[in-house]
Amino acid sequence: MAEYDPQAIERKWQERWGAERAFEADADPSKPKYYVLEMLPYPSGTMHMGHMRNYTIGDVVARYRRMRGFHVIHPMGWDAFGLPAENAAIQRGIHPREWTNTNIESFKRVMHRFGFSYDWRREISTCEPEYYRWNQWFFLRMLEKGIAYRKRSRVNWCPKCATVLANEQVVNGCCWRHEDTPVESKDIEQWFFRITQYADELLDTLKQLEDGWPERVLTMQRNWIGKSRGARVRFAVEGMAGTSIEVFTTRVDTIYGASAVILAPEHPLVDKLLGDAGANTVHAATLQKMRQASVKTADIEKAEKEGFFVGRYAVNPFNGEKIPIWVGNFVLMGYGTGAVMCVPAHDERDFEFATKYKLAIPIVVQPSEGKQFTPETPTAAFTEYGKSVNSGPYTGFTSEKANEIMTADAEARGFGKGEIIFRLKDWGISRQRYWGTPIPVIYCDACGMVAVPDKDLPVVLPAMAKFSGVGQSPLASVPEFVNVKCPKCGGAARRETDTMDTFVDSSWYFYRYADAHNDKAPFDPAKARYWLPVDQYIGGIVHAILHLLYTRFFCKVMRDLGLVNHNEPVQRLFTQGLVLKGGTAMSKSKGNVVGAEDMAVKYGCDTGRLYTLFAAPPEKDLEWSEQAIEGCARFLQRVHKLVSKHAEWVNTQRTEVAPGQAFELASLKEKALLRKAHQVLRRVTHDFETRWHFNSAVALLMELVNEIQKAEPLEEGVRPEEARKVFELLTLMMAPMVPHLAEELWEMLGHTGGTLARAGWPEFVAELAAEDQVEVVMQINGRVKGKVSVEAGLDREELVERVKSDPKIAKLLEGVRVVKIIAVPDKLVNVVAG
RNA sequence: GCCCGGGUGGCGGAAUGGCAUACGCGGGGGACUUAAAAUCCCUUGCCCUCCGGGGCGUGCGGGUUCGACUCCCGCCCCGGGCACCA
Repeated sequence: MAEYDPQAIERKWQERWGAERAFEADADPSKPKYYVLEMLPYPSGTMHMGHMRNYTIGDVVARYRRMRGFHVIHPMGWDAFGLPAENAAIQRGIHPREWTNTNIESFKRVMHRFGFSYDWRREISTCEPEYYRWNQWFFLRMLEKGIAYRKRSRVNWCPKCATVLANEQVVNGCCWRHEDTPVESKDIEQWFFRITQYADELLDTLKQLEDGWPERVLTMQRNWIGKSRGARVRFAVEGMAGTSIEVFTTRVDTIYGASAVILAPEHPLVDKLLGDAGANTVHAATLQKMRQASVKTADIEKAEKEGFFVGRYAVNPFNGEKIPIWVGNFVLMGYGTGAVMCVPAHDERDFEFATKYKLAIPIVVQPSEGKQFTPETPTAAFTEYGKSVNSGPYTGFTSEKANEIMTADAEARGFGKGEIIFRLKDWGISRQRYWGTPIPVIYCDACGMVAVPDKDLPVVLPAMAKFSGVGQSPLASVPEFVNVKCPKCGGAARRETDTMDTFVDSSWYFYRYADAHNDKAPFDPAKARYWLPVDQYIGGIVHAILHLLYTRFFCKVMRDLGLVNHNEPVQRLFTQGLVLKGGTAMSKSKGNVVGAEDMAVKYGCDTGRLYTLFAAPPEKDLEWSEQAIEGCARFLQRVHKLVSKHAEWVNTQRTEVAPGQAFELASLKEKALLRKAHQVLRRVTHDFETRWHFNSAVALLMELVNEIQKAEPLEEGVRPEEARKVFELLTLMMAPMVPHLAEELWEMLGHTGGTLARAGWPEFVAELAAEDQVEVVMQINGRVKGKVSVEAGLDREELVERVKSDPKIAKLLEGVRVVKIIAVPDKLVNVVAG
């Protein structure tokens, strides 16, 4: 009897799976497909148990689906472009490609070691020209459709680095590499994807995902898109003919309560309104400060509201009233029109501002019922809907009605109109970085901006020797790259030197998996039609907005290009919890990582897989515990021992039984074991199928093993062929979670020469699972007083009789006045006493 | 401030209207051993007990129900996300 040697077993089966191409599947319309996808990793440093948990969950699902007869696609690849590679180059002098490829090799080695059932033929790496040329291809298609465009835009700028910083690179308002250097804001030309063109649809089709995506992810996306229905209203500026200010409001019904118009500090009219004389210098410093402050939203978090009167008045178009024009730091240029009407009585921010600067607080809405809002010493704004008051001809209408009529009137009278605006902004994709996809555009002095023709793709990233991290786009310093002939006129021209945001890479990669080596197109639409959309996507909640929104946007663009025929790329999304150690998420920077490979060396990967599945349900965070792992290792040893001990007996002995006699002969012990096995099967199947509570599935398997061990010695009272059935059920149920050990047990049980990878999931047999005796609980007034064992399936009356006639129960019922009896067959009898 | 999660033994967690604490970890006791490790067995919510048993118990307070960890209302605490979005 061999000892459990996880290293040897795991190597053996990984080799076997490879030799049998066990996890490869090709499009075959005659078979039902299932696409299981884990978010592709950014290969940085070493793979830790946080990554591992994600892939384990995916692997269990993939293996389970295969056993259920699906044609499963389960691919893996690398999000290989990105900043860390470039930083490694700057700090350590290693080329980003070399650093990235080393990490990929390391990740891949560990993934193999964990036995994840990927179809490696489909592997992609986003930093390879074979992949990123299709980013460029998509860019060109979007350029043709006007979805890709260029405009000036504000960015974070470090004057010392002379480069653009991502929001994450701004620390306390300063550059992450120059902590004493405040970040400036700067307007530069940037490339954008017009995602706002799809804003309404991106919001709308979230409905189709309601059954498959976590509610909170849908909510986050809805909030991010931020659709807002309101009105745009024009206020004339008094004394400046032809100048007016447009405000956006969702509460045009409160316009009679406006006591000011407030502009964002960056609003283009501010300087004009201030004029070039005294006023400008008085407020110049304040204005400058406000404009600086608004670069990074986190910095203005709790900033106090500040503002100043610009010295001019606006005219309320509804009642002709003159109200002062102010500049306020809380008004955002990037939202709506960059100007608001200030209605202090009915908006909290306006209330705060008006209180500070002693502006009037006219009340124009009263609650429809209940206590009226009083003007003396108001302490808060009334922001709910109610009834209009003091609103001229609109007085008396409900807020809803007033909104409707006033919007229509504004439009009829020519100073406003109903409008829907979105919080979502266009996606800025330009990065002044080296390690990314070159943007395939050429600038010619004669022809202007010229798209690189398809035949010239890919625009290959040049090999670079030096990375200083200082200066503009690194590519600008490579003359061989920059200097190019204009594709139109053949004259001297320059290439675009910005690269694309890496979120572009990950927006469509799982379509490429369907046809990873196509060199004519990003993928063959026919193959995509078979495999996509993704049936089950698994990843971290961190990607709830950006990645998942961008990928939904790409799907719609691809649909409009005729490449795909569905509206949503991902049917079901599962967001797994973090792996914590010492209460915080494992991460290299925190220094609390448990390396996945170390884990596999110490305990074997099956133990590692089992632990991450058993320690918590997959959506919850999981605290790393070395002691609990030992428990999982012990369990697997116990199972190995149990099966190997009986393997010979089970394989060689046969009891001669005439057909049809089997059930008669079955001993109580046999029946009990098979019953337990099928009860476990029913619940494990349920856990796999609907709830994904792998932790309770593991617990059930442990129960089954405990039950078998209690029945030892099996040879007494159990026939070998019946024991085999129990062992086989156990093995098959373990297979998705601890596949290597399961294969080994399967082989011990006499199934030589194949693999479990395509074995069928066992069939549940209700008759075998059925109990013939059940414990029924006896309650008096809902309190448990005793238990009675009765035959299963008794109806209510029989059950009550049986329970009543139990001597112990009968005694308890003496002298009790019975009001009512509740009986639940096979469960309980509750006597309600008076 | 708003929006999600969540609160159950010493710990991770199970139970979605019907025996609260399955399964695992840890603890206690025992067997084996010269001894230890490993393994195996018993035990393990709290309180009272005349050792028969009895009472209390799922963050707190109320409600619905024959019966509530589970459903409803109101609070408290913890974690996460968003945060001047007009």
